[in-house]
Amino acid sequence: MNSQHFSTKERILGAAEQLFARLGFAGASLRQVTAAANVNLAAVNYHFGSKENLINEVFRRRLDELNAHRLQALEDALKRPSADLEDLLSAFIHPALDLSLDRGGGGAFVRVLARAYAEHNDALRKFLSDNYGHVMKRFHAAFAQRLPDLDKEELYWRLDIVAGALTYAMADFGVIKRKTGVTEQQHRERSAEHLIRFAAAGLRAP
Amino acid sequence: MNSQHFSTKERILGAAEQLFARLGFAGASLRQVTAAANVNLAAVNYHFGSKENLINEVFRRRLDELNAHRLQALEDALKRPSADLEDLLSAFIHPALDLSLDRGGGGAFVRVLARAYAEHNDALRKFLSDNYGHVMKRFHAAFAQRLPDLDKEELYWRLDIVAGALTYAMADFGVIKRKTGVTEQQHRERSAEHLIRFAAAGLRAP
DNA sequence: GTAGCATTCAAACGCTCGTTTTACCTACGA
DNA sequence: TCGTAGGTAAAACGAGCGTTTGAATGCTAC
Repeated sequence: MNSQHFSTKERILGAAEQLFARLGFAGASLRQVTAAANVNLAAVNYHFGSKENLINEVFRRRLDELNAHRLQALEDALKRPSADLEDLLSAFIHPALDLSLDRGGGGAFVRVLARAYAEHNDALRKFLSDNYGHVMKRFHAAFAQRLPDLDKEELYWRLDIVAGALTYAMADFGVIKRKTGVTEQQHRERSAEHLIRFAAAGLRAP
Repeated sequence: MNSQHFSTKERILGAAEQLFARLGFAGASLRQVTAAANVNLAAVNYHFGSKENLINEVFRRRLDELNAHRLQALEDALKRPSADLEDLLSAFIHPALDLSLDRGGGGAFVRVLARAYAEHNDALRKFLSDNYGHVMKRFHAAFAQRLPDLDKEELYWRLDIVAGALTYAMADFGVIKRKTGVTEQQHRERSAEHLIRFAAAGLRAP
């Protein structure tokens, strides 16, 4: 028996996340999803109404958690008066890192998220903006305070670059392969360290 | 009549590029492609054999040109003994920028390329690696010479981050919207300038 | 025990998919 | 002028798609 102790809805969400990451939203069929989840084909439309809505629910489940973790990490960082750029970047990056290492498919979700960016779908963008917008604003304010010489627009550009590099790195788009003897976790942590160092220097650029 | 002065093959490639960018490889059907190209449905299988091979040809057409331009720009930069990090980054980034501004659909291609990364498809990756590998090696060597204190692996990580940020920026994934009164070309040029400044500082990070 | 509800199930709906087939057109060399 | 090869055309192929249906099942409250 395969994960029979999870509810039908949860098993569908998990299987959908895996298959959307691997095959894309259009490429993964509901028959594949329901077979992987070990549920009946009709269960998707019964519980979620449509494939389109299933996609939204796959996002909601993870983004709510990611947003909360990022805001909490930012708050924790800001409590310490010594908090520097690297600490802020860490608050932004490490929750995504943790998610990508999460048992139960978070690793697939970061790839789904990268696909969502690639989709360029307006409805999906609005959904992401609604869920992410206020978080980005909070981070922007914190960065702005620590980079007083940077004008507002310049900072927007640079944070956008950071978000791009992070998306790319977390989704494992890059060419760098994990070496044998290095665990997935170690590989991603190193990736995060490099990213933080690089991004901090980039943000401080004259 | 719609672009009837181009050959059937060229019209198919152009229409496929646009639709793959907008809808993805799985999401765009051959019926949509052939309708947009104003050719018969069977023409794709006649001229390209299969949808899979059509996808490869869409890449080949642009990548051959992009690779040549990047190598030429690198060679030009290396001729000048004063060439610095920014010049190397420019040699890497500006050919992609030019492509994205190319009349006749290059702007769609950079989004197709970003989708290819998101696809995580092994066959496609090998295809891209075969076509890109030697170019990346040349750039790596040039960067290594100008960053003698950086060890080889560290440089790989950082160039991977640059490639990610570039892919993300060129495909217009970001949240920054073009302002009214700023042309598409100006917007992308600014994007490239910010990217170069950011990346140069990131590469020089201690 | 049984009524009532939520869930699961097999089957089918109409539709679109990539691909193939077969006939037709058109130009050019013999 | 005819034969032939390269290209285009409409139509059909079987398979798979998202979704819907209606019956069968399990569970809870009376």
